[in-house]
Amino acid sequence: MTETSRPAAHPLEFTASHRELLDQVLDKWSVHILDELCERPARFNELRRAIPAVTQKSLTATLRRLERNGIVERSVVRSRPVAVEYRISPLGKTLRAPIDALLEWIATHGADVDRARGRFDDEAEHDLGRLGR
Amino acid sequence: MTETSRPAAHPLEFTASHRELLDQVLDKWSVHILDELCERPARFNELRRAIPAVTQKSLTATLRRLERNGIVERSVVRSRPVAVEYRISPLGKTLRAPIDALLEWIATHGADVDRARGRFDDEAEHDLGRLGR
DNA sequence: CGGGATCCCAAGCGATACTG
DNA sequence: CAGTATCGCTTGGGATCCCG
Repeated sequence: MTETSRPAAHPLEFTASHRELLDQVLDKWSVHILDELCERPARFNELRRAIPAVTQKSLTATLRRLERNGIVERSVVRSRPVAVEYRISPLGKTLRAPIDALLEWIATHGADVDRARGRFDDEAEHDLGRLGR
Repeated sequence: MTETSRPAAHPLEFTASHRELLDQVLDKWSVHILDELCERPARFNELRRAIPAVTQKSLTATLRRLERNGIVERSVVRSRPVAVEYRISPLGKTLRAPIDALLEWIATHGADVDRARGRFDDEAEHDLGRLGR
């Protein structure tokens, strides 16, 4: 009677708010930014240079989102001209481990995925041929 | 001289193909599907019932994508009517650990994120008030 | 049962121009 | 330097109808 209907499923359920959080934290640029900020704090244009592909709009949006979620901290130094520094928060640091786990999975299994894709696409093309081109 | 320009960055670089793979494996429905298939193989309409929010189109698309990437395997039992079974592949099983790491991060730190959002939104509203409504 | 084919919309993002 | 504002495209995904 330690478990009810589910066969000891797995520990966690995956709800809509989980998905939302994942989307915000693993979106197109978050990982890049976290990469940079984990090594050192950086200013806005430093990040732009470090991640050349990001547009300023997306960089702003992603930083705001990460700041809102408590993952990065923004501090304004009122000098001339203004200096704004972004750094990773304590909460943000706890995100490294799970993200790195993901990246390591890609590093070790990415080649397997590539091979699987090759097989899949070959078979698809082959099946297409069988059906008269 | 054990390190060059980068300050021993971190082990992995995050390229476009990494991003693509992440998108395919962590997309809106993949996690749900993997959750289900990790516990037991399932048929198409079983998955639909297990994940009521998914549309048939998205379920088909996601399963195809996961199959192409070698994460799930599809087998057709030619009976009357046809029976199609999806199950997780060995490669797919290796994905559990990193994904669970992510889900556990959410489980343990999700509340922190919520509080951070509350603070951020409050400050935003407050700052808005200071600027004349 | 297990899909395929269409239509459509909102969100994400890039490109570009402007600002305190 | 560190953004904001607009425009427009591309995509993911929902809704719906149809099929072997």
